Amino acid sequence: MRISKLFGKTQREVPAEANTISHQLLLKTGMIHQVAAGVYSYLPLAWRVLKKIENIIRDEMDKAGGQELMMPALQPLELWQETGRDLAFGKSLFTFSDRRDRKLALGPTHEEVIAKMATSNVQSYRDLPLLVYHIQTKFRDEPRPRAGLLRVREFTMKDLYSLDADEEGLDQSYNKMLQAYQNIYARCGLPALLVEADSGAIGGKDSHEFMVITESGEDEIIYCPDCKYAANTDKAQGIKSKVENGEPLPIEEVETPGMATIEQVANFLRVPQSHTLKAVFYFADRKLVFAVIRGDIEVNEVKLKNILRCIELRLATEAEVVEAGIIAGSASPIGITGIKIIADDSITSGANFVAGANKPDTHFRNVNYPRDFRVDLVAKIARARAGEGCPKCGGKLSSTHGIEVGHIFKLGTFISQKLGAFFIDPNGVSHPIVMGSYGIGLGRLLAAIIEHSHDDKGIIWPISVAPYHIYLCPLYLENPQVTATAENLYSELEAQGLEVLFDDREESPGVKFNDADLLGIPIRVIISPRTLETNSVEIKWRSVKESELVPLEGIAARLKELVGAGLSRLSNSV
RNA sequence: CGGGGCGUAGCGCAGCCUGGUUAGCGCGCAGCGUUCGGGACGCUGAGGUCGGAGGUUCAAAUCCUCUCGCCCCGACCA
Repeated sequence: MRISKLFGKTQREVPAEANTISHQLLLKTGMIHQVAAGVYSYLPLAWRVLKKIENIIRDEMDKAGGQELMMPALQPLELWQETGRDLAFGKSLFTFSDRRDRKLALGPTHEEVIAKMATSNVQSYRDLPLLVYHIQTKFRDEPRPRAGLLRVREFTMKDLYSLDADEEGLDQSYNKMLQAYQNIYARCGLPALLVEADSGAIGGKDSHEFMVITESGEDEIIYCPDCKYAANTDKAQGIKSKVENGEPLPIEEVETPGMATIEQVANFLRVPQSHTLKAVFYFADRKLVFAVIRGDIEVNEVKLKNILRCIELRLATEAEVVEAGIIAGSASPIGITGIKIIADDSITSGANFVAGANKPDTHFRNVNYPRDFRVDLVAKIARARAGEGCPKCGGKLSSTHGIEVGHIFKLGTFISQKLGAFFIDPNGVSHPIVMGSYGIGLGRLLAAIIEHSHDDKGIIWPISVAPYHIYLCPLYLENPQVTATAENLYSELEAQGLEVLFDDREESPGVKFNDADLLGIPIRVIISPRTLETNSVEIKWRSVKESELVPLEGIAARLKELVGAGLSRLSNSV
């Protein structure tokens, strides 16, 4: 490809509001163009990268025994109502009506469609197991799209569904996919960390995410440096320290004028926040719920939502709390009735806590569970934090941020039961198909590669996904020998099947070097009067500082060798 | 949904508070010339419904109302 003809120009400046690296570089290279909030066009360079990622994914899916098919983006809303997931997705589901006033949805995922299809294509245990997948556009009306391609409303996703007869089969399918995913990231030159994840209210026993560790990641990961434990903070279970506060003492009322927050109360009474209990009020599917947790720990709403098995969970407003007859600032479970009370197990981690007295400006000292109050349920609803104990080895947990580049779920039979996807076992007994679901967002993967592989000059593409292998860069095109050599080499390389981006522009060396670095093509080949003096060209890898002069004689074969070696290095790393 | 901000040439921005010639600047773009191994320079030139609608005024990019879009933080997000 000649740069002079390439659709998509590099920019010198990018909008100030683009503040993640991948977003900036994608704009600066001219690879993407925003059409609406969270909706982008991919220009030719980006599209080539996306296609390469797609082919790597397809290859690994096929190797794992996957069958590719294609399901529509357009789906009847009815299908979603049958599983009830229209409510679970809520406003993230794009819906509209057709000319006959039938409700339609743009598919955010395809479990329903595949399960429905299974009803007519899977009837016997002999039909199982199955791994079927497609690479299709997904639509999700995200509350807040952001960071370029990292969170968008329309994106391409590879989603594979496993259909099995039983849990053992599901485990096998899951492990196959887990391995295939690791191969994909390795081939994309991306170190992806496997972390335990929350599978949501829909259930299923296991779920893992693949995370690329980077500052700009939206997800917080809790991990143990001593063992392999790593989990999304929505899932992570840290072991909380015990609070040493003596033997239970008699409960005692104290005045705490004007003290409403935990911080204020703790300071006023001169106790650490870990010696207090706090009350947090939520609305779970329009019902008030009272959460109790140790004062120094936060409630994790995902965990609470899962415990409550509710669809919508939000903090109650102060007005709603007051209206329910609760004394905000001095609320506690002591003596409260008529409200569902969920407690974090941290309330059992010590003794003699300070808690609200349900009386204005008053708290209790020496509150002890279960002596002084009852709750409906004690559960683990705390947000895990760095510094807590590792649940696997007891070591000290750390935290970091990451980009979710893949998510795999053991779904179980929830969807197949709702949609009537059953099969007959060898004994003639009917069972719901056991499902798993495995997704990778291609655009996000592309952005994650940039987040992980760049420097202050631009992108550094791993050769397996680079839009082109070679940046052919002649300097001083007005020199006929340079032009002739470059044109000949360009034809020869293309004839060899190498992917060449030919910088045929009459620009100064500085401009060309900067664009070459910005675009991040793995191998840069310079032809100039200087190199031609010794009948050679200069070869430089984007990822290394030094360049070398290589004789012009046999250069095409030499480059082909280099590209081949680079490619096989990545594919052998799986 | 709450908070903050922005919309002026292909891109990045100034002008707005305090209304007043022909709406500026840089980059990019076109032509000519001189340069050029890490984003050169000179000259000439093209390019604008100032997001949209309504209003105030002799006069609106500028003030007012409404509206649309976009960004950032948070909430939220299988």
